[in-house]
Amino acid sequence: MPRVQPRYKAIRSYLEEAIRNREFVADQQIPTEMALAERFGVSRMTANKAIAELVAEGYLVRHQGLGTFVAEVRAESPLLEIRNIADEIRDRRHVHSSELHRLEAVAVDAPTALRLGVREGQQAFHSLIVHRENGIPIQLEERFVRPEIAPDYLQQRFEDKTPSQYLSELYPLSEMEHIVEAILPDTETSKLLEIDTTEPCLRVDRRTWSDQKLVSCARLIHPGSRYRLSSRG
Amino acid sequence: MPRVQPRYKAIRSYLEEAIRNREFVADQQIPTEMALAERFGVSRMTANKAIAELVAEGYLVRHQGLGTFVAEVRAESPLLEIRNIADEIRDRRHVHSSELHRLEAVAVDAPTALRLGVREGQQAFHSLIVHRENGIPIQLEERFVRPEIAPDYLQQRFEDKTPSQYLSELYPLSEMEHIVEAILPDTETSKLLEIDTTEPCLRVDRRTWSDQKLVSCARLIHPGSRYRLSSRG
DNA sequence: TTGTTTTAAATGTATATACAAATATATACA
DNA sequence: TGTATATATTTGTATATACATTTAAAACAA
Repeated sequence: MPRVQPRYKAIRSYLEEAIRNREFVADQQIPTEMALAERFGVSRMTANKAIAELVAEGYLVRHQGLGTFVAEVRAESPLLEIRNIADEIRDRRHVHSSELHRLEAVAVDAPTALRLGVREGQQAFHSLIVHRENGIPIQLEERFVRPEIAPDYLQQRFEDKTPSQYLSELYPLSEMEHIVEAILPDTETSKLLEIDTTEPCLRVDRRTWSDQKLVSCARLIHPGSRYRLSSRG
Repeated sequence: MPRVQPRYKAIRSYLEEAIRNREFVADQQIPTEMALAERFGVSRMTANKAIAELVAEGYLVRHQGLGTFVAEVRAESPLLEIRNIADEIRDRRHVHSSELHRLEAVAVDAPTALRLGVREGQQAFHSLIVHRENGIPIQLEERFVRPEIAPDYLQQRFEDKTPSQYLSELYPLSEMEHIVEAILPDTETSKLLEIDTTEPCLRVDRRTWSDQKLVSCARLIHPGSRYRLSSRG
């Protein structure tokens, strides 16, 4: 009978699973090659192969003499380095502040339902936040989350933790999608961002997944004059 | 005496070099594990390790029973899937056409010099092309190239081959940088793209490198109503 | 000619082994 | 106490080997 799955893949899956489930958290040491080899009844080189793949994909880092550790941030998005607006601002040594304008359960409309993978009219949690850099609005973040994903979403205050941070602590993100367009803001948006309705904006529609599961949809709107996306890779 | 470099790395470097130099071109089979092992006087598993790394990084693909081949497009840019505007349009089963508005040698101004890594006032080749999808302008491509990179640049007609295609045939691209902003077009741009000056546009500044060497700078402007960038990874 | 079977070639997986190199800890010594 | 030194642990590199699996081509049969 042919083996259904190579042995190293079983080990790989076990490690992936454990990282996803936060059994192993960032910077934590995972079992040594020898330990894994013994536990799974394979040779050291087989365990090595499983680990090597995860290292190549950026999930793990290894230090000779020390061990193997869960990677810090998961270098997952060389795509658009929007990551966390709060961190990004702090990296520039500027002050981040935010106002929570809305936080509620809503019945989703048709386009949102499609993006969120639910049926039209179903309930979803909705948040609307303006992020400021040194007091100046630079991002309007509108987000939809499926209730079963984050039941306590509406109880958050999102003051020192952005929705993005909150969700990524619940679900390590494994995939993301970005759609970028240039738009003119509608009246409400221009008011919230304190810009003119003739000022072009970048609109980024971002969806994030954790282990095949859609975590949330966000629409991020940035004034063109105050923001740009960059990537290098 | 300690070995300066692991043996598998020597093999890896050899393969990388050969791919960069177009000794092995896309889809071409590279030497088998056994052949590499013999040539470098190592065991098959050592050759395997070199190949496995390049496969993990997307430079090579392997097919059991067949061999190892240079990867199609180099999955290098999971960042922004702008790739080739002509291919992109054809993938949508639409008609691509383009007009060459300018093709000349110019003395670069200060900001361009900075981006291109030359001194202000030095000569560079400059092209300005409008790309159309089914007759409608969707991209204004302005490009600067250092003369020593592509001495025959000004002799091209860029009819069935875009500058991007032309350059990527000369230099396999190894890295790229994107900066995306939302802008309002100036008068010349709006005229060329046949849009109103109040229509927001995506401006993508893209620089590409081949083996550490800057190949070209391009500024791509898309009407916001007719284009969007997307990425998933 | 057409279809089937065999064979060779190439990668895929797995083991057992060996020694090197880096690191932290324990130990011995001054 | 502080400083070398030895030791154990862990990863890094490398080999030789074995058999499985996939594919294409060659040989064969109808």
